[in-house]
Amino acid sequence: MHPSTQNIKVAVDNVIFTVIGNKLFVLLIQMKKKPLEGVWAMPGGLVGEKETLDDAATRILREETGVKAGFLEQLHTFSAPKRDPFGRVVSTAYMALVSAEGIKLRTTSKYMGVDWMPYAGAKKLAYDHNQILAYAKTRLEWHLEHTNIAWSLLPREFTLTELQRVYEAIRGRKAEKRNFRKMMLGRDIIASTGKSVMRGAWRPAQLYRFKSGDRVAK
Amino acid sequence: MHPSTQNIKVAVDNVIFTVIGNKLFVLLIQMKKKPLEGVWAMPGGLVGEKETLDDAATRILREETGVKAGFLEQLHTFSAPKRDPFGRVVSTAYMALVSAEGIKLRTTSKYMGVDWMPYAGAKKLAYDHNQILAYAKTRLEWHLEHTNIAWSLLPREFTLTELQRVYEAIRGRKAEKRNFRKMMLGRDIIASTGKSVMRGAWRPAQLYRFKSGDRVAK
DNA sequence: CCAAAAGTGTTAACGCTACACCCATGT
DNA sequence: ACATGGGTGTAGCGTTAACACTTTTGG
Repeated sequence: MHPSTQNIKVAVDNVIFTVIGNKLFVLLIQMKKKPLEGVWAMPGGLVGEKETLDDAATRILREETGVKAGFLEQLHTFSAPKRDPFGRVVSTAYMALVSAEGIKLRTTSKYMGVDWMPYAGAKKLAYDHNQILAYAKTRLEWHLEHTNIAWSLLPREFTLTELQRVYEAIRGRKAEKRNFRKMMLGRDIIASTGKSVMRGAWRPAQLYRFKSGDRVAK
Repeated sequence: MHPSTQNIKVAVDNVIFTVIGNKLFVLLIQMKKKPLEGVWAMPGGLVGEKETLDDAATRILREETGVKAGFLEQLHTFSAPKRDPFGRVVSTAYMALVSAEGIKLRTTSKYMGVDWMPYAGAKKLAYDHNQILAYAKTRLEWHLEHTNIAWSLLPREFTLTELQRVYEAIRGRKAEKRNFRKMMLGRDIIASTGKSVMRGAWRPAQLYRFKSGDRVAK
């Protein structure tokens, strides 16, 4: 091997999830550059000379989408030699979670557009991004069951039903109300605020908040 | 950013574990190159132009240690700008597991030596390798409880007591014999071979094997 | 009084933990 | 007979899954 001749680019790609209504969405950008014109992809880019991968993921998130993540975590590094038609690029995938409330999307002139797409409806994406997306979904499901990660998908205060919708959107199946509540309260990661709100023409619901916005092992 | 000027090297580092007796060991190489002369590190190297990271990890394992892994998995990519004193190198860590039986270690002239070191006794390693090692240990513990990964740390046939030693070495605490056996048999990942062996001057023990040498979720 | 979501309690099955005793072997 | 690890059964406890009814509100 000739180390000095190694010529591999280092990039990051962000899988950005949110829950809207009772569906899981991914943030995608639409490419301009040929031969991928019009194709959708997850926002990514090259890593700067003095940046860590975490820094690069955060910067790219901001530059290409205007989103600020409540949660950002490295997933896996993808390295198939032909994964990028423009040359050899090794890319580290990150997962970002955001609360959809009050997010204003924007993008740079590098892309044709940016938008939330239903996870279930994501078609053929650029590069190996379908594979990356599937990987991220699996990790997200794991976090949901084992950590308090849901805090990053909700506003600071929320009702138990809203929380349940997040779980249902990610798991892809309905939960049993009583058991869901017992499970959440039993985990000791949320607390009642004492307040309540009307979400419609019926009995008001109590507002809860997560005790901590950091990840918790159980 | 000026993509064409990006000059970051891409490497892999292998964390290689085995269990000998009732202790967990890591395979380390001793460096020759200044300023890290005599310092111990985990075997690593640059990725080839047409190699995936998995391929590079496998190759480096073979070239630098003579070991062939029963299990190899990507862990995490480390990217602190000053992690390598020789220049900007982003490194993807891999975890390899081997059965210590009949392994012959060798290394290249690039290094002063190669040897198994007790995990508990690993001192200050080169680069950020202490951090990588800690990360790998956590992942190993997770696999032990949730997959059949132990198969890659044992010969094809083994007694339940030998299996228990592997669990104890990694968990760092003794297990309760009856519960350990019930747990292992209950997971449905091992099967009796019908054979038995004498491991000393006492009642012979039954030999078991893993039903599958692949990873199993539960 | 009706519709719609909010909210609560009990039971049964399962898995995990803790614990005590007999078995097969070589010396 | 004794020392050593090999091997088994049971009872209690906590967690989870399944299930039905009452409450509060607006219309």
